[in-house]
Amino acid sequence: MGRPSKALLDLDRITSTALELVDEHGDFSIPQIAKRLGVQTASVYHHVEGRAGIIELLRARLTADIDPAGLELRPWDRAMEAWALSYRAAFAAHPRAVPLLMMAQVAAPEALAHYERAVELLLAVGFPEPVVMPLITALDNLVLGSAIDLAAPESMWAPAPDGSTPLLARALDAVPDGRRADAGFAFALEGFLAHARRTLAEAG
Amino acid sequence: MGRPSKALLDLDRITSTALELVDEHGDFSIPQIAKRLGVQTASVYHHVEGRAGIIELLRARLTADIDPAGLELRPWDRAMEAWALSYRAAFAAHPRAVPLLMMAQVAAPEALAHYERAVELLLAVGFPEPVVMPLITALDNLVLGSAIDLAAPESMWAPAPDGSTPLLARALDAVPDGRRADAGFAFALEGFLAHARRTLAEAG
DNA sequence: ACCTGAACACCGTTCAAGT
DNA sequence: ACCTGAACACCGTTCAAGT
Repeated sequence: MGRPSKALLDLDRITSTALELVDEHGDFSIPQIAKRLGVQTASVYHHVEGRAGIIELLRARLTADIDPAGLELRPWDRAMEAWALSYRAAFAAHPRAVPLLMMAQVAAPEALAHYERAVELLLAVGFPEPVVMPLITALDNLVLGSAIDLAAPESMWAPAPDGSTPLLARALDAVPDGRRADAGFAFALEGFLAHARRTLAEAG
Repeated sequence: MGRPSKALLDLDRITSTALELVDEHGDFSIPQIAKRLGVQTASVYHHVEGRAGIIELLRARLTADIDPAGLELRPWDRAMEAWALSYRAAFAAHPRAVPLLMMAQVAAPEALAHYERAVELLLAVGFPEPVVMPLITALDNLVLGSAIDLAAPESMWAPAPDGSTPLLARALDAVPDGRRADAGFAFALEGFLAHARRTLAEAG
């Protein structure tokens, strides 16, 4: 066949197909992508830096939905809260992609820009420099930990069927189905923000 | 050859070899395990439920190091803190195994027993039932998020080499090398515990 | 530049055949 | 019960050959 007059593939369609496969099956493969796009496996390699490259495309696609306006809100704690919520929501839209992104090393300058902005905000508000990275790291951990939780099957938290965990079973029943993950994140986020406010007050 | 008079393989050696490979390369394969143990790939399947089974063995090996005595400490917040620290330390010993465990569904009754104990503790101390799972979820997210951070290369946090993130670069320099992850976890944990204490006081 | 077809090394898993 | 050898379907990746 040789080169077609109009390209059969492009990054956008490759990314979308990969994301479809991940949403459906929790994983993707390059042959599967090629098959869905009616093309040979090798063709995909003309557009993308292998499997790792496709994972970076998925990361870019997901993180594009993080709202940069969140970090511009005032006061600073509202900004941090909005950022964390938007960050988490972006992952929540495609929970099964999360483990894939975790496995691979980050190579996205866009992500670093977010962090630079966050550092600037916290310094401007008066946080001592040595506190800034631990604080951002803590928030990041919280969001990522919660994202993993979204990806995990709810049944991971199912009480043992043999009835050996009765209290866990009751505690799970006490929180509306599907709300546990959100409520857990909300609790952790509130705790984080309150602690950050306290830290700033003591430093200021 | 047929069956040897003494078994060449056992679960312990399979688990240890898998863990070695993960520590060295961030992943394992069954052929690699077989090769290190001087045995055919197919032999491994006589001992283990495939790759997923080996991942569960890794999970059991790591979580065996979580100290159950932590949850027996008093007061309750010291118990939760000790549990979280021990839980995280178990993962920190083999950070590259963390993403592997995240990918797979948990099938370990031992883990559930920990959670049952935690629920019991929080209820006994007076937390309202609907708060218990969000609280435990929050702590779990925190530990897992931090564990992922340990697995990630420190270079993930390296500032852009083009100097586009000067504040991030300075903030990173302000925290001792290799201490960022620990300090972030400590911050989040303190925030969580303080918020939990406040929640209990308001409920009680 | 972009697609095909064929190739390579690797993987997970199964199974009949041996002791 | 436990190991071997061979097989199967799948994977990621490369490359010469075509237009």
